[in-house]
Amino acid sequence: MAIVKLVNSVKSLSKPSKQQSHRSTIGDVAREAGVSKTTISRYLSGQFDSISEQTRKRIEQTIADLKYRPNRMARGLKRDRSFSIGMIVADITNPFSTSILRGVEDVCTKHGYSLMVCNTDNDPVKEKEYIMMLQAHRIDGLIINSTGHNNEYLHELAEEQTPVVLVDRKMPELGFDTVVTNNVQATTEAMRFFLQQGYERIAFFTQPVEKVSSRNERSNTFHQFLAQANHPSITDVYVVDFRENGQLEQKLEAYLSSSQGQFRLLFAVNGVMQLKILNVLQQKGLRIPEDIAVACFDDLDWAPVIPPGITTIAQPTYEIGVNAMERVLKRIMGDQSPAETIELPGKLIIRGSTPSKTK
Amino acid sequence: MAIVKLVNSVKSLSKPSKQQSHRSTIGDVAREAGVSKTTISRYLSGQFDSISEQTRKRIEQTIADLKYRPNRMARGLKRDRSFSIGMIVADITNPFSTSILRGVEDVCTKHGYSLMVCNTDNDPVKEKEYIMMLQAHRIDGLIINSTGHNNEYLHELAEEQTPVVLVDRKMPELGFDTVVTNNVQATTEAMRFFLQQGYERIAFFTQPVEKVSSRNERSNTFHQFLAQANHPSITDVYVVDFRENGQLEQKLEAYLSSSQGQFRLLFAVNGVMQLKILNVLQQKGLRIPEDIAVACFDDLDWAPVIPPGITTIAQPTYEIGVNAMERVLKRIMGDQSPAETIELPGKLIIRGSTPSKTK
DNA sequence: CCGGTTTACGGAACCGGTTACATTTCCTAT
DNA sequence: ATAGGAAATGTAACCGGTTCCGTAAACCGG
Repeated sequence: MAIVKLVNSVKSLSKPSKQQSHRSTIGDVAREAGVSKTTISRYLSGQFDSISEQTRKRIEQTIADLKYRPNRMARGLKRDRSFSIGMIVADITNPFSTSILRGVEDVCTKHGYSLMVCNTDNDPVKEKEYIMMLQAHRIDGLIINSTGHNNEYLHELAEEQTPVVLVDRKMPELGFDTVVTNNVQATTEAMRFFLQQGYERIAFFTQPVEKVSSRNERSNTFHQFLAQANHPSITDVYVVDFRENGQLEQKLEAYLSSSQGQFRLLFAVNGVMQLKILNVLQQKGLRIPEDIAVACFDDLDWAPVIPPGITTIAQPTYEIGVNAMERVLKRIMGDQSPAETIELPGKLIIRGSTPSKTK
Repeated sequence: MAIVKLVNSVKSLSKPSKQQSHRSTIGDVAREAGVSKTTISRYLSGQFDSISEQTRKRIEQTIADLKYRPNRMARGLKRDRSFSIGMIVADITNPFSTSILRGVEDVCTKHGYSLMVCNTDNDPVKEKEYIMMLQAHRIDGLIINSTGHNNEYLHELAEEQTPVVLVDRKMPELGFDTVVTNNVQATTEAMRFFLQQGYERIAFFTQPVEKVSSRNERSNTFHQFLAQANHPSITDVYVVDFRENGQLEQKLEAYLSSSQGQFRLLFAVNGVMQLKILNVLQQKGLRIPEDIAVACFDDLDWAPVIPPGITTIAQPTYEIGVNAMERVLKRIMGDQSPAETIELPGKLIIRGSTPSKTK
């Protein structure tokens, strides 16, 4: 294993001047209230039954007077818990991520935890650094949407009894709790609907699958479904890497020209893909749904607004966040039961972009 | 001042079982490497010039062997700095916020800081609690998109020498560094363009202004501009509170019916407003731009995709984030210069939704 | 009235780093 | 050979909480 050079990267080691305006400490409060630090500490952790009524009031008043705020670092150091949770997402600007984040955050707050958010841009190197940084902060739990390239470090965290919960992307080999959309169910439901509507040529557009289980499950189900359905059309799966310029245009063109005259539908693996596809279709002057139907995963705010309304599969993102954080809490509380994978159902939302053939 | 009851809210005070798998400490490393803690500490803070070559190598090896991760809480406690920054946003699911967040995050990471993210839903009570929580964590700086109702607590932070930087919303009375879009310039530029295109009746739709300076500046500029331009139309400003059901429909109807036959444009204060407006217009069967033109602040991913392409004002969100965080860093480094307000220009992006009359 | 229990609180060590202030080692010039 | 200074490293206190353990006082039933 490579030697990780562990030198603190805060550049400002020089001398950040913070002219101590003396923040009050537990000692100050104790002195002022005429009791010992122990008693204040007991008050702070809610052990009121061993504090007399009048002492309690005096402490309360003193704390208010001194504007005392207990130092979480000191507390955390002694208790070996930081009261904060780490969250690593692949792309913070993606509404999918933020909606999960919101779920996580709500549960965190309700239980007195803070949240450290890290954005990796799907870069395994950044991811590694973030994992190490969060480890250094002694986070009490980690929720991660992983690139899949840092199993070694995630494992290290787990060995230190820090609960790790995966969201959106499964990694069965690691044995972590996992919360995802039920991609098989959601894809199946959508496909059943599409066939029922009479589509003859359905194409699935996805980013490179890599280690992203959601993409994998969706395109696999798509494949299998069309095979099982004994569907006459080719089971078109197009993989588009946005880092390669013009790839989307090429692949779309390939599909469009080979499907001339058929009743066709473009199924996008997620909202990002859908928007890019719509952009190209528009440039080509193709009308939706007259010339081609579309549908995608992710029910984002623009879906009902883009005419004629885009059919989508709504993912239970907020609930994924809530569930993930609740798993973390259970683990923090000492639950040692075997890791579970929770699959929450996706919901098909039918709009004008996928009319039936008879219509 | 009310007595703030300061009792730790982490419910799990019971006994979270964390069977110490003995994470290694600086002491372990010191013993293993055959030197003192001091030397390790020096290594960790990059003071290599006072460590011999061979000792350094031995330390490096030992750290790798023991998978040692310095505890930031311990370090932070002694140094009275946490190496983390707090960020409070009004709505984390709004792409405007996440784009700023991304800018902040990039700068944080580059300088070895971690980021604690809090989402207030514009609720002053949640905001207050978050400020106190971040204070308890001894954040080294705060970036906030404030509701404007917790000046007392922000001030308290500032008194403790914790730098506070406002984004998006100005609050001049507080004397904090502030980074915003230049709303006057952006609005002026857009209005100039609209009038040039020949619009006869322009309406501005905004959420309640309250203490949100960006909304205030935009609607004020709108007002003044039409007055100065000696524009014949009424200077329509419609305030819509989404918490009141059906208000948007009513106000839109009022505008639409009173502007029949005029060459008209709907100008939305932000992307959220724009989407809701488009939704209603669509339900009414109004075509863009034939029946009505639209434009808005925020150049979100759907703007080029919604036909015929929505004209927008792109806000320099990422740059706001970067600038805000750089201000924080400067202050951390001891810069005591007077607070500045940085106004970054918005950029008008013209698309099909705002054609000229002659066309 | 007394032993035992409960209630209310305090002393001091400890968590894992940092740092002011030695101390030791080693080199160099005289 | 040695004083003197630089280079390399160590000692121990300290940061602000928590917690184990101890104790004084109040209470209580027999």
